[in-house]
Amino acid sequence: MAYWLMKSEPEEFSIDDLEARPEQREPWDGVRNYQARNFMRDQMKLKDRILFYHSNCEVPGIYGIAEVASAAYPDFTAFDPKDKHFDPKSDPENPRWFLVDVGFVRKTKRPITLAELKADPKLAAFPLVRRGNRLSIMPVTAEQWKMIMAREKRSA
DNA sequence: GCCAACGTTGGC
DNA sequence: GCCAACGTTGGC
Repeated sequence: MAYWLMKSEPEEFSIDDLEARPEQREPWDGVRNYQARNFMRDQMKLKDRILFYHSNCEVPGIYGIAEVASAAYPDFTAFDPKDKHFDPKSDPENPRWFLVDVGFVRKTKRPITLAELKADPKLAAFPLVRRGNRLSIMPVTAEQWKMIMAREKRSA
């Protein structure tokens, strides 16, 4: 099983929104970055674990755990001219963008903030804390996952 | 194929 | 709201 981190702006879609979905799952649509697409299309497997990260908000950090809930399939929002993520260069015959469904697992007991992740020297190699990082989906090593989960149990 | 201009991300 | 960092676009 592999581990990932996926960013979302909570104003757009938060871990609470995911929990509130009738089937507690949601297509991760709107990704328009090739590297992030490739992770979803080529590498993600059912049941892979996901750190659900809130970006562009008051306290950026990890707020929940999710899992990969489907195989990759074309991002249908790219085909809809009325959609915010419409891309005329993608069509059903030859889709450019792909996504997976993401399923709710649980909320973390507390937010594991970007600030504390940055302050942990053991996580210096974690792409999230590296300067200028803008990837919205990134791989997490088993070791990093363990360290982050251990952090959750401590007090902030 | 280079690279300047432009748009977006996302922390602060 | 600012702005640094970075990906993408398009002219040449």
